[in-house]
Amino acid sequence: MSSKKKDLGVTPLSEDVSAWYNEIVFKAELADRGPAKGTMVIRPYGYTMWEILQRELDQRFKDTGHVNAYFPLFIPESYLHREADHVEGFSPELAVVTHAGGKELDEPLVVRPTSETVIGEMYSRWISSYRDLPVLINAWNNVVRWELRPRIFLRTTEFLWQEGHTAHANEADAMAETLQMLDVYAEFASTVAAIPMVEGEKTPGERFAGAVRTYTIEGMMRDGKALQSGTSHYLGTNFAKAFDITYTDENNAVQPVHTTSWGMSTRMIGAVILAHGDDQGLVLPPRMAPIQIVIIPIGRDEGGAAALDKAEELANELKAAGVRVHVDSRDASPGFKFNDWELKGVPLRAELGPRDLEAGHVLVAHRVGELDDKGRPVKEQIPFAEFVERVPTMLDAYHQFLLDRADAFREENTSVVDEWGAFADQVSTGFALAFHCGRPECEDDIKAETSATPRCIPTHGEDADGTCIRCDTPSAYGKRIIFGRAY
RNA sequence: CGGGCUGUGGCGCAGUUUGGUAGCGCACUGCGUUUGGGACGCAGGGGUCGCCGGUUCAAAUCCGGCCAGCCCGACCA
Repeated sequence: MSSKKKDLGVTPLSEDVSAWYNEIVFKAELADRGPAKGTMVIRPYGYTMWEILQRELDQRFKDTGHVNAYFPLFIPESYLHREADHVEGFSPELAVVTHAGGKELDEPLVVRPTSETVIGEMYSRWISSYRDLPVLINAWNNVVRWELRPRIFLRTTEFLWQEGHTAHANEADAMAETLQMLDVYAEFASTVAAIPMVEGEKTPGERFAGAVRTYTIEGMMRDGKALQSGTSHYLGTNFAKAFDITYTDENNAVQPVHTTSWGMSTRMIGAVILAHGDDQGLVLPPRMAPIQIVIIPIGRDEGGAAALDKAEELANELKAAGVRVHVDSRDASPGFKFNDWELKGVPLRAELGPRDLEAGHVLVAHRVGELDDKGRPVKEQIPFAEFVERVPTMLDAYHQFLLDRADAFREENTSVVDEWGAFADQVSTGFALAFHCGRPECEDDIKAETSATPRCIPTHGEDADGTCIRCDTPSAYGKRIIFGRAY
């Protein structure tokens, strides 16, 4: 049994998170490795999650007044050099095209690692008056950053994302935009992905190359590590000055615009995998699940055929009610299918066999929930007449359950610490709330000793004063900041 | 890019020490029996042993180089 289970299953998450993550990505058919180093193929099951994320986020962008556009993949190399910090930050990971059309190019083209520079160039052409502001544009695209240590979804050489780029008349408007979009990300993560996020500002050492202030949402994964899941930057007038993006104000004075940029990527899929998964495989939050409920008809011959008919009838009604449902009519045993869909993280499973047909109900089990004395999910009998109406309610309740569970997990693994020894222990399993002096060298020292980094200065943290957890000099932030190991 | 480990049918592995005509489990194909927690029987198909070169009568096995993957660091959405 155990050896059989081992052959068929995956390395338990509780045993080895890295091995579990790699196996689950392949076995659940989310993605595969591409032939070139660091590239990934997103398979239909994984891509459907991306499509759902896109739809949900895009709606939120539109609701907050943004419009979509597309900017080019290739950027003249010189553009990157116009903003000093920006090049410095990105040049180590640029892919550069030097030859094309059978000859060497006059000027190399970089494959965009992000689009601040091309967009800056275009905004300088489009903006001339305060009447043109704000400009609120988002782009869905792919970017390339030459990563030394790729991991599917978490860090790939090419990844999909959206990058919002806005231009405003003054700092206050741009800052309001920056913080608004951070809230959009946090709300999305909680409402759709069932992941509670800590919102906060990055310390100077962790700031985006070229930004004045960088904000982040940080989620806690099942192993207590942090994952930066979305970022929003106030770029000040740095790019306005580098690309001459200016406007004439009401008093006929020429002013630089204040810009922002904000992004969420396919890494968010990795966050969903790592925030909810368990030893049996994926656990998908219902609002991101490609399949929200799978119906498994049981039995063969007449009984089986009748079960299949009824399953399809119920599935059609669920579809009409807006539920993503799948009927598994494969020629495989029920037990195999149960395990298969559990591996794939489908939130609800309905079983429907001759006995249920007779009794007029289906048996519904939750992917994560109460277990019976055999350690199997409790199955609830739901009469046919109530089924279609109850599924959406059950999905909502299950969403809430996963969110609460993730929230409780984060609470349990977050502690206030004021002593160095306790700090080192705490960051090995979760988040530490501690005072810090704010010096980048001290951050480096902490990282060298514990592999933990400052994740953020939490927006909702309480005001407090103290001395640095590492070097005892006064705290720089007026509150405790969050440290943790990160993906 | 540094340090460690690993490359053998789709997946997981044995075989490498001591060179001698490539094997197991799962998956796959066909037929039959099965179907309420990873079914069974019979019959099949599939591998230039990561790549290149060397030693040898003979290389998965020994030697050199390269490539890829994983883990730990540095970089990062």
